[in-house]
Amino acid sequence: MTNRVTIRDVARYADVSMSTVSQILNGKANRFSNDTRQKVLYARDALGYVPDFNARNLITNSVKTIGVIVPDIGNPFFSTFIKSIEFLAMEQNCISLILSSNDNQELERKHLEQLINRSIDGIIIASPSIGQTEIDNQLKKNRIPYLLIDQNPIADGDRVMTDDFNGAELAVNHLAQLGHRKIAMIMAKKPSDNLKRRFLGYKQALNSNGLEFDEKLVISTEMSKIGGMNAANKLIKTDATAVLTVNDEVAIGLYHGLNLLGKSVPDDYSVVGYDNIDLDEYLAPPLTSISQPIHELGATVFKKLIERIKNPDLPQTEIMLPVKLVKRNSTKKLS
Amino acid sequence: MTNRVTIRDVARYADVSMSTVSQILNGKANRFSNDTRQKVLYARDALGYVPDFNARNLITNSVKTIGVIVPDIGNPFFSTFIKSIEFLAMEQNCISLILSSNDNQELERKHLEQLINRSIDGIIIASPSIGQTEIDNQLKKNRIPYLLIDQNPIADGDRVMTDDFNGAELAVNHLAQLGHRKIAMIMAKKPSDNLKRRFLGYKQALNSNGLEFDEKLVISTEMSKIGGMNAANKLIKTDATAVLTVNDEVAIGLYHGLNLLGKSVPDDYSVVGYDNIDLDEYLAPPLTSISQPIHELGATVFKKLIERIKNPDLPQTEIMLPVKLVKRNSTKKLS
DNA sequence: GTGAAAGCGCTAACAC
DNA sequence: GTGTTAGCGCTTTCAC
Repeated sequence: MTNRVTIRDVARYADVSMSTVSQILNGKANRFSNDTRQKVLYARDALGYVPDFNARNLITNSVKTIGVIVPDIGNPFFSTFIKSIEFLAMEQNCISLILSSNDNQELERKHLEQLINRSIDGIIIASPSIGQTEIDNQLKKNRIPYLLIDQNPIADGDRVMTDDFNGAELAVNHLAQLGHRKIAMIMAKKPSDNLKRRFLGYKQALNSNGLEFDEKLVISTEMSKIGGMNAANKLIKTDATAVLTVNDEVAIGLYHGLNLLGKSVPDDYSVVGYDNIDLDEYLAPPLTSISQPIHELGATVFKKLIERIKNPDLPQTEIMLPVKLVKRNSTKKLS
Repeated sequence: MTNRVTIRDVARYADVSMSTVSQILNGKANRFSNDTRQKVLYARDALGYVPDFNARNLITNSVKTIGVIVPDIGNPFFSTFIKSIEFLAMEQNCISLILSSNDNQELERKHLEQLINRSIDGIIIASPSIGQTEIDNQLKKNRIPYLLIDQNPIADGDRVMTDDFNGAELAVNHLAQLGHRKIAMIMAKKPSDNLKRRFLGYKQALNSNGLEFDEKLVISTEMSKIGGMNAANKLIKTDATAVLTVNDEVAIGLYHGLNLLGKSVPDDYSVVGYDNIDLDEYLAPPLTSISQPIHELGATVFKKLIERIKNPDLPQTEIMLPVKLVKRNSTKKLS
């Protein structure tokens, strides 16, 4: 590493004091004579001076760093979420560190630790595998503000959620209106809190549509394309004619699995997904899905976290965002 | 913000000097008596002390920060790439700032600027829209090490690439072996350097297979699902029986477009994609594609950048990684 | 208008 | 074994 250009170099070059340089370069230029200003600016450019971030922030502590832990950056839902956060962070002159835990709890603990070592100012946890223990041991102990989405049923801390209960209801209502009476749900094997809410909504909607809940129509599987594919085998052994999947990724796997078994969507099975990812439109057939207000989610989460960082004593909040049904061609009237 | 616990607080609490605390907490604990060690550790825990990152790094400058600019974090190719980089960065005790430019040049310039303001130690540019001007004005001027992948034909700087030329050749050879003689290529409207190499490989392979290059079989479109969908309309107006798409995302759009037009893959058209993303296996039919060694790419890129940061005077390097064809069911013998 | 001096929180060299 | 001292590069009073 060649020795960096420091403010001292600029000062010497412009033949002024360090504090003059600092002030001119930090919005207090109007105090100075035009002449000095020119000299300093010129020196800065000639030397290619860039202030040292650590030194500056040590004093001002003006640039906040926030961490974002998601289960999988490869999931379109989360990559979109991250884009929102990143955009806002940039705007607010704030660094966002994105970490993808890949559903690896070990890695996640390490991530958390590293973030704390970097004295992070706040953290957004969108990953369900961080539990109360980690939060107590790592975050609360170090008094690091945090915010949960899609989380295990942890009571402490701010939360921003989308209305999973209603999402599932909307899906089931839609299928019931199409005449389906045997509606299956493909659930996650280890559901996080938000997924459990989807399940509850599913049950509730069956009930309100006068349909009976049938345990055999609930298929548990991994939250992945492979999981969805495997679920197809189980689905065809039931008398279901329609199915709600826990998310779109699982639906993609399910499509493939049904295909392999010679079954057709929507002729043999009506399918509703959850997340309304980009890709839905391009599937064959385009997938009907539940849409979460993902940009609004990002914006709300970010805003709330910043509030919490600024004022740690605020009362806890819990925000619920609405969802909606996006109809495409994966569902069909039962004939 | 409540006042932070500093090393001074810990020292006072443990009734030792600041430097004792610092040393014990920084791997030099064995110099000290067991007693002191205990006191310090206890004080740290009691007070919940976390060292200030800026202050520490101001001195040691041990934690490097690297930026990664990708065109679109939502593209599975890049999200996988990022996962590799992130993993390595974590291991090396290095912060990685991920930025997605969303093909927005304005945003990209802003990103670059912000990264420089944060005195980044090095930057990985995986986005083709950063041009020579930005590199000269922003990076070179500030002597920031950088590394290019998938880049415009910028001669300066280290580069790590995959063998795009050969990738396209493999695809065309495969199609030619299946008896296709009219092989189209769906190209990007504004191709970056790597995409141009794919195109060259396509032409070369046509030639070596004794096929004639036909301009009408080259369809330019946007690098997106929508772009692929639009390309379908143009494709059916040609006499092509097979097609190589510039990447998998475009292939996904093409599938959908052909579907809409009542055409079938592979019966009407054999399709080969490029990137071998996760999803390929789940498409109907599963997509044959060219696989880039993406984790190796990430690892090589990261390693090279670190080398460059440590030693700015190293000669420039250019590394080419091999690719391979992954056969699935989107191609078929021409009958 | 400008500069001197103090100090942000920490580490590292060197005493003792 | 432990503490003293001297900064890292910067900003910010406050005096002139």
